[in-house]
Amino acid sequence: MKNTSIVDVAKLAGVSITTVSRIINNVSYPVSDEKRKRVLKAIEKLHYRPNIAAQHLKKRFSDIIGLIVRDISDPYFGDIAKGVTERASQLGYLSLVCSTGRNPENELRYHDILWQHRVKGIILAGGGLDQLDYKQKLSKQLARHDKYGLKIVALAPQGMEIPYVMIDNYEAGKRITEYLIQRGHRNICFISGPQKVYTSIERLKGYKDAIDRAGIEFSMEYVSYSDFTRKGGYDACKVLLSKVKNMTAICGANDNIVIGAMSAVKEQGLNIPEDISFISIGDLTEAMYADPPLTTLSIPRYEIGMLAVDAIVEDKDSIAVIVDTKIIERRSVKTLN
Amino acid sequence: MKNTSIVDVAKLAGVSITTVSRIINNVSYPVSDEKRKRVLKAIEKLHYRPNIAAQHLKKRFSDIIGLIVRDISDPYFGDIAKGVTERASQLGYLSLVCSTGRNPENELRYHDILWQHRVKGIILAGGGLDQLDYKQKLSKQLARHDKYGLKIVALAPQGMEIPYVMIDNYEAGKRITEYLIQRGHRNICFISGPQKVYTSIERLKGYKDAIDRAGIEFSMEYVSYSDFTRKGGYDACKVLLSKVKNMTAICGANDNIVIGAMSAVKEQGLNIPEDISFISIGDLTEAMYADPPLTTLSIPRYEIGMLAVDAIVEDKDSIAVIVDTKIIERRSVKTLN
DNA sequence: ATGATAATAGAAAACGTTTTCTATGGCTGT
DNA sequence: ACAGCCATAGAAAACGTTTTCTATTATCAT
Repeated sequence: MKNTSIVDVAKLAGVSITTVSRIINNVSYPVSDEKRKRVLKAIEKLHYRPNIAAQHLKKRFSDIIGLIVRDISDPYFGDIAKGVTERASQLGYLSLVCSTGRNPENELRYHDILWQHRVKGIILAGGGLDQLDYKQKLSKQLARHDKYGLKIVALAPQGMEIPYVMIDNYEAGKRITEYLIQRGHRNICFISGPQKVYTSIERLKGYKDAIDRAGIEFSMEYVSYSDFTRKGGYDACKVLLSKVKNMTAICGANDNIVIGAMSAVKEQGLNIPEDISFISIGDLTEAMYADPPLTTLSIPRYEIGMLAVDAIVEDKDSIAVIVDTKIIERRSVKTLN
Repeated sequence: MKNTSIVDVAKLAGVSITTVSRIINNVSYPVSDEKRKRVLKAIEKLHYRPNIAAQHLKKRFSDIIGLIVRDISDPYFGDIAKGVTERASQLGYLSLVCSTGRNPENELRYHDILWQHRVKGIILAGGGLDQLDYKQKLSKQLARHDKYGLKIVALAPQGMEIPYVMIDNYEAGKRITEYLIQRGHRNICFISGPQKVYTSIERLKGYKDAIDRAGIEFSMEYVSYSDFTRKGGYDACKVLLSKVKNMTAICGANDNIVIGAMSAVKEQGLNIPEDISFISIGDLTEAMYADPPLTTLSIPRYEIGMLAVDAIVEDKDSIAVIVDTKIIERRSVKTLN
């Protein structure tokens, strides 16, 4: 069955489509009360709703904001997506969520598709930005679309010169380390994310500086790399456990790492936090239900999602938003003497 | 800057826009190799991508599938969303995710907006279907849009006569109860969801039938209602604990209920599963990390998402898909003697 | 009265595609 | 040599809107 269009409404109300259009867009143009009433009644009766494709075509922009994430089933991105969809909705936008499944090619592809949809803007959290060849391709695509007014906001810009909304990763690494130092720890290890990923690098740098400032001797022996997963954390912790004898605490670059690392520690019959304290960055729901519940630096994901939308909708030319974090104290850190 | 359109391509290649259109849609229409090559080169050079709004307008349908969920940050829906977006993508569709924030009015609103976008279909998991007045309104909207070919698939149809993809809730309730019975339990309590919600009712019915069949006397004393949340499970369990003295196991209608209930039990100094066994329905990630890890009937959420997309894309007139579940054995159930 | 302005309304062009319809030249079979 | 067909191509209409431009009254100040 054919959809009802503005023509049907105009016919039923006995006016021109121009008048109908003016009424539904309630543009500042005088329309007699009588016609307005007739049109409104006709719309009601026909259950007319404007065809958005046609509106977009004419208006030259769409009310959609694209969000590209690594994995929408990951609660980390779920929270971000929630912030994005809710804020978008508040501002009269809709969000198109794309999940790359951790394949950067997909991020490129989705970016292209969203561009075809002429979306208002794209929020990038596909995590492909740390793949070098991909980064180049994306840069090109970005530059090209920029000319046509496509807005981009990255949630982990990996050092690229694009608008972003994120936490200060350096500060994050520094703060969790300082937290431990303040509680009497001196032999503090750090399990990082991948070596070449910007986020990891910054967090590790923060750790190192905190150690240095406290007058503790820094050693690469105390650092182990992982891939931000539980398994990675587990393995990295094993390495640490075998190399470092006197450690009293471990910083993990994210919650997953620490959850994995804790199971490695427990396997050895050690107690947390009595024998080894843990702190991480992220504050996923899992952190709360871990055993013991994790003390962690919370990243306001919901807020980041909202701010990213704001960044896209507001018409500023350059955006760099750093959001605040705070340490959530639970039971994985022991205060020494 | 103005977007490059099919006209620019046609001009550069020195052909008509008709020819360009035929090539990009590679429709079965003979085009000389030479022109095809020229056009392809022009497209490449201009980085031309068709304007999808225009395509939709002309083709009368969009390549978007709408998904309305209660809360996208809830991992339960995150998994569904993942299935939806990935399957949609495989089939050349894009998914528009809307999160109602548990407000049924929003479901109605999103439904309307998606309709305005003339999406291919809508997957309903907004959870508003159990609100009576809302259900009526939605029915009307559904009936209206149905005439225009909008496909709907519900993930919890609440007894409505619409296409659906879901588990057999009755069987689910029955199976978890039988699991307990097989392991020697006789005094089994059940913490249900809300009284008037279809899903709850079915699961409870399954429990009752399993009890009856085993020749165990059924009593409403053994049943307590909650609202599917942790807090609800906690409260309901308190009630049970005070009323029922000899219970050895509790079935929960979902994971959250059981996680809440377990904390109530632990508070009384009882051990799980030594003193009381627990089983639930859902198998969220949290179930795995609960203390102890939960034995639970897993709902294949990812698969449900995929099947829902299939249901929308395939052109059947009536759809009723029941997906399989299986019990994931962990450590919350004790086998008696 | 008269020209100017304001209020109201519709016709028509435009947005960027797809598709139907028409046109042309060459080939085929008789 | 001619009707019919095939391969190739473009013109133009259509999709459902918004917006610009033009037209008609009514009102107002002079």
